[in-house]
Amino acid sequence: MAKELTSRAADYSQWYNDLVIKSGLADHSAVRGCMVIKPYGFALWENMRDQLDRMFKETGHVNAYFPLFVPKSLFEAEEKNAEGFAKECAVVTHYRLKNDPDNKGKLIVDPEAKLEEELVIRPTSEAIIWNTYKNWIQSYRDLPILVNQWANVVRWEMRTRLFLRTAEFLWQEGHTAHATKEEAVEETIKMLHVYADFVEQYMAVPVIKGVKTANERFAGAEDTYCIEALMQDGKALQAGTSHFLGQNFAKAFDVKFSDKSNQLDYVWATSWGVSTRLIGALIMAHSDDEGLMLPPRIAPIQVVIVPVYKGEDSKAVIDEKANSIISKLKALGVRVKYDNSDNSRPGWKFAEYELKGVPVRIAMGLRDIENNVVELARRDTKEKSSVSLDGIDIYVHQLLEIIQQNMFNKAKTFQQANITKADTWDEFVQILDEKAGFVSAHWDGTPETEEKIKEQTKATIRCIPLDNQPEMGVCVLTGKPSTQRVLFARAY
RNA sequence: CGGGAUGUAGCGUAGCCCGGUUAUCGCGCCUGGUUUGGGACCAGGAGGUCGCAAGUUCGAAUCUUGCCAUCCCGACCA
Repeated sequence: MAKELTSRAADYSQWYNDLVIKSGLADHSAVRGCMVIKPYGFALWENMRDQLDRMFKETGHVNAYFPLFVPKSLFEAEEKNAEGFAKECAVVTHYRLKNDPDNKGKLIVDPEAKLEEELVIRPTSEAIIWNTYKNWIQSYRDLPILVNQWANVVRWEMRTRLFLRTAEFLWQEGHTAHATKEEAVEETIKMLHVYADFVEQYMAVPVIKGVKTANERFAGAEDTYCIEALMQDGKALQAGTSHFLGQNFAKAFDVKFSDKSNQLDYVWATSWGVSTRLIGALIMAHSDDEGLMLPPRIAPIQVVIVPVYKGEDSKAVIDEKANSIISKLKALGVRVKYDNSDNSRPGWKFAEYELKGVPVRIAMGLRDIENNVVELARRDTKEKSSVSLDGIDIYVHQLLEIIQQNMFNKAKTFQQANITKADTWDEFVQILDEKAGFVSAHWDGTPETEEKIKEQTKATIRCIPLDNQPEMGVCVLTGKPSTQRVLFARAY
């Protein structure tokens, strides 16, 4: 049929590309590397965003908005951060176009309108925000500052994929300022846990919490914490990061405060973010060859009702019964859609809502109504059953939670089954090539070894898990002593 | 950014090598009818800057050059 997907086995990468477009989440645009997030995809993002926003507010944060443009002189103030992003910055150099005198109807950049100082389009907002915080902070009484912003950022990527890596993407970035190092570290870890809770409980994607090695650390950070998720093809995906920035930005932007004993000190900072990339993680963690599989808590449509009728008379009967179910479901807060359009037949609708990942489908015809039942299909297990109309609202409401749990459990089982220990180089390489997933191995702690392993296997250290147990061993590459295992994987 | 491939109606495509009436077919779309429990059927119909721009030619979807976008590989990717 027209909407058939490439199967995962045939070409995982193509399956993903097909799925994003055919399920109606997003499209390519006329701009290289930039996507159009379509209404269905945006509804999904809104559900994710709204829940995260609630969680940020529960932990004491407030929202604000800072400019898209960052003057180059501000951008370069924190050197490591600037250097890290320099290669992928879009830069505004002019502020005006004019008619092309040699080519009627065309426009050219007006050379008269060159900016005195170029404006960098934010790849992240530390610079503009810390330049602002300088004006907000004088005393310990002004701290902490716990601000988040929802924004778009631009990183000029050479190779892009819908949701996973686009030149422009949507995200949130939290930027906090604290009086003490301890408080800033605590904030960094707290937000990592918020991310992990969100991704596991709402997206039903299990993650591993950890800290990045120096090689993988955010430019300008003292420590970068992350949550790492595992995709069905065995590749890892960084789903969120939280950075302890030390006093690096405070020093770069000269942000000092007076403490209780009137001593001046630099402010301690954190930043943390998740982006529309999470949607890529969601797709690759759960979906199958029939389409998306969305966890109920964030699915734009949780239940779809499809009537099966013969003629207008029966349709009227089914409509009436369906509407009574819908009002009961809505009263329980269930997002339900009734698709009684006459444009397509039931079978077509079944396939379409499977493609779109709707967790529960209810089909009802005259035969069902006579028997006081509906046909109910679960997207996660593909099970169909006949369910009594009595208490159907309660049943569905509970089923949505069961599906949510089942999706998480299934993904968790997969994740656990794909963390493999390797104690020799041969084992290490073999696991990466034949099984993939995370490989838990000893590493001598040097960036050089990490780099060599990356060159030889394309695997990087995803993180040093926070719940790591100390264990003596020897580095899988160099044989040098090591005190703990770290997680390697090939990654998105 | 380097190497390779692709671009023809909303989608998938034939035609291109070897230039020549009105650009092929399927799905989808519109109208009417019959249908409706896993991607319906019949009849009629609409829909095209052949990715964009130059060039060669009497004539370009077809040949040449440049550009744009997408896919794959590589480099890069806090």
